[in-house]
Amino acid sequence: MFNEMALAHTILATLGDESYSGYDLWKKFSQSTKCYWQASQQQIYRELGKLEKQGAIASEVIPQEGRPDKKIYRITEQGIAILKDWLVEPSEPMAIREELLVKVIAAKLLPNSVILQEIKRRSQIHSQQVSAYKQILQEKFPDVDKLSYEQKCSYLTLRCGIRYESTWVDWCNEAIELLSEEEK
Amino acid sequence: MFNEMALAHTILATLGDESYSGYDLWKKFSQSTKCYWQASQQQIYRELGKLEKQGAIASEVIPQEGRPDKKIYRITEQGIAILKDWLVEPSEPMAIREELLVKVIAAKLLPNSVILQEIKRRSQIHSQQVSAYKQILQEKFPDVDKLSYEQKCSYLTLRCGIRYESTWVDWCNEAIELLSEEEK
DNA sequence: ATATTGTACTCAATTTGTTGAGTATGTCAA
DNA sequence: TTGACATACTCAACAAATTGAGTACAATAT
Repeated sequence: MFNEMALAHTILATLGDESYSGYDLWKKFSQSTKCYWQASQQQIYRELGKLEKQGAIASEVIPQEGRPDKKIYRITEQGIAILKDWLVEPSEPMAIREELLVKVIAAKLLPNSVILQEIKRRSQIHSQQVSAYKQILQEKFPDVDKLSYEQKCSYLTLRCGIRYESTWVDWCNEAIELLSEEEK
Repeated sequence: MFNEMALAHTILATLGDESYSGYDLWKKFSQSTKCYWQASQQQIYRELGKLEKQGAIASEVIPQEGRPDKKIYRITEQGIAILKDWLVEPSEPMAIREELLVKVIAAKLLPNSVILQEIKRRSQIHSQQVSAYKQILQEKFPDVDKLSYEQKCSYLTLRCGIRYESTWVDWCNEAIELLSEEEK
């Protein structure tokens, strides 16, 4: 029944900490959740609709003046039970599908400068993401020695994001150095 | 016309080096291609069918005795043109969807040992993958100073895979250390 | 005065990815 | 000799993700 609903689990886990509207969830997904789960606005809204139908979350409409009404979602007991059931099952590593590396494999078809330029562009993107995550880390967790269990968990996901993005920057530098030797 | 056909591009890039049957492509995808693109057997066969219909690849049936016939695919001029057109366009970083980190966020719902066990299991998986990639690296590229441009590109994708998997091992160790402090 | 951005969502079409079954044969080990 | 594993594919159904459009109003910038 609840096999393969990974986005649903991510939403449930997020609502387990705090209640959010669909729009606020999307904003959170665009900032900190991003380092472990990316989802579009449309995906989030659709999943919220499904989860509410299933009874895993419940909503409350907050009328607002000047702005559209908000629908605030909270997790239900049933939702928590679904999360718990899922937690004890093993998870496989995410499937990697990285276009840049496919381009590296096909790079020989065009002048060297084409792939080099793209790798440099990507290096910048990842550098910026490292900075963004580091800033969130400092704001949310200024004192690493005084974290609650819950905070430690949240902290660790950010640490994973920083490691991931930093590794990309490092690889880009290695690639630029190795491929710059060519004149092609 | 050719927007969003990332698996197709990966297959074209692979056939750009050498011709393969669907089955051999799948085996290659399960070994070295894995570090930048994962695809199932079914996906590969379906995509090969589409690409042949489009004229991007062409096939030749090799009759075999004792075994089923093979269909060997090669890239066509049209396929190379598609690859070249795609190469000059920018690529965005892959979307991250990592279940383990979602579980870390929800970890507080269950005893600490549950998530710790899962992180340890994952650490092993990534360690093994590091070893597997390192072995391929040594076999295919024993002398890093004497690589052709094409080999350098292939080498770099493996280097990326090693970096990626190693980063996971490092993060797992950090997480285990931080979360082991709790008795919960 | 007009354009852009932000808030807060919905709907539909298409592509992509997953799951499971089915066909057919050969080798190797318990 | 039975069962597992490897070769070499096809078909169908479903779930997930992407893309693009549309609704509606407010605040802010040019």
